[in-house]
Amino acid sequence: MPIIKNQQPNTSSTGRVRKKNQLIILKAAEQDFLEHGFKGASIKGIAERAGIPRANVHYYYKNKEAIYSDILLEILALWDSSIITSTEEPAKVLGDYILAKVMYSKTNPEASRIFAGEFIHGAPRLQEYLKTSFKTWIDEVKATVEGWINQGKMDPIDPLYLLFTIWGATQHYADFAPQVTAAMGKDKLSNEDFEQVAKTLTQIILKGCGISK
Amino acid sequence: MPIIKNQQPNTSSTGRVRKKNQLIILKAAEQDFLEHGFKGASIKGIAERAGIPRANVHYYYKNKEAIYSDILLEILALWDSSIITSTEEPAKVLGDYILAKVMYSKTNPEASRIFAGEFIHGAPRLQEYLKTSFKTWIDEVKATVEGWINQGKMDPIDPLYLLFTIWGATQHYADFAPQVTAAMGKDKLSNEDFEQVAKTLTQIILKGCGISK
DNA sequence: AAATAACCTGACACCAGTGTCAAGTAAAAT
DNA sequence: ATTTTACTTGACACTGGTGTCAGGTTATTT
Repeated sequence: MPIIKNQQPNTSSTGRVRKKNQLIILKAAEQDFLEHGFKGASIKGIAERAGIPRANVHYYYKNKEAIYSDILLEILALWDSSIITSTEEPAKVLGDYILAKVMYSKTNPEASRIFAGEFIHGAPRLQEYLKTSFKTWIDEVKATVEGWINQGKMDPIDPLYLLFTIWGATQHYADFAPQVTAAMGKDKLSNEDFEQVAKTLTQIILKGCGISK
Repeated sequence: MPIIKNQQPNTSSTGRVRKKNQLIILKAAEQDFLEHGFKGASIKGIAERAGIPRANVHYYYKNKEAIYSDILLEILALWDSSIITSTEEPAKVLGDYILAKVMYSKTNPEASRIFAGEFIHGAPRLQEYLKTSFKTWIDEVKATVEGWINQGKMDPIDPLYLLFTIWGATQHYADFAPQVTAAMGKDKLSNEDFEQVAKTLTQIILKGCGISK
């Protein structure tokens, strides 16, 4: 008798093989999404990259959307984690934040690019996130920076514009990597390059906002 | 007798209809590329958006790649056009450049996003450009900024990092528009918003580089 | 008003990717 | 050791997109 009841089974119990294979698939998928974009990527391509038959991918993931959701969730968790709210002095808080963002571009360029791709195409899958946890986080930061301004610790600059400047300037090194390397005449930025970026950027932004060290 | 010799005809002579239709196709294609990315876009989709039969699109363009090339060329021409080399004072030159870039994000968000998408996916079609006209442009700017530094008109900051900061910070408003609007709690940035962005950014960067007005 | 070149389009053959299923094998539980 | 559950995979039917072509219509030229 053929067994029928065996589709998408337990998530919680044993699942050792499951975990291992999902990781292989996700890593392959990340590359494929990066190279071809969401619509351009194919389960066929992902399966080939992962070195397993396509039907096996379908065993773990219903479709491309499901794989992508898993990847996006992981990225969001990472992205949110650098925290800016704090009781420290602005110079320290912003310096740390800029460094963290630059290092994120260095360490997780794939994540940064997938995230950017999502926005470029209108962020259809991030609407919920933008309305909830993102908005909350933004409001906290806004309050913190406004506090600094009221205490005379920095020039009166719209906190949002400050944030966008930091994001744009730091993510640029991941998202526009081919342009950056072409301009610098290198194949790849070194550790020292990234440290120098963080240092320079911190200098420009702190001084530009009238924050003394 | 059927006429055989009628494929992809004269580019230079009459071609009134040709010009009109190509424009319709390019505009439709731009939207489709924006929404779905290069690989995700389809000639079928472009034709439907343009309101003409698919075979008619094929009459003007051999394939998707050909359409995309046309669009990219136009974008590159536009992108290069803002000039930074000049004999004016740094405050004026950089201020103008930042304003131009912010306004480009406002006026041509589609172009900015397509351009960004290209880099995110590794810029396979821009290698030639990056090695030639882009590199030349970069070298000129580098020389100009280094001149300013040597004359003591600004702090010693790597010209490339300065450029990347400006690019990242300005393009962010086009490329990450959904994130920006979500943070600001608006549907769309107004004219005044963009002017304010340019003003704030100019302030941060000039002051941050130690440039006096 | 012919003739010629430009433009239009339905139809055809083709290819890449999808999702499901049945029949299997490997692993875990009993 | 057997049973149950988890995992694997080739095959199938299907969908959506591609590029070409023949025979048509509309513009332009002469």
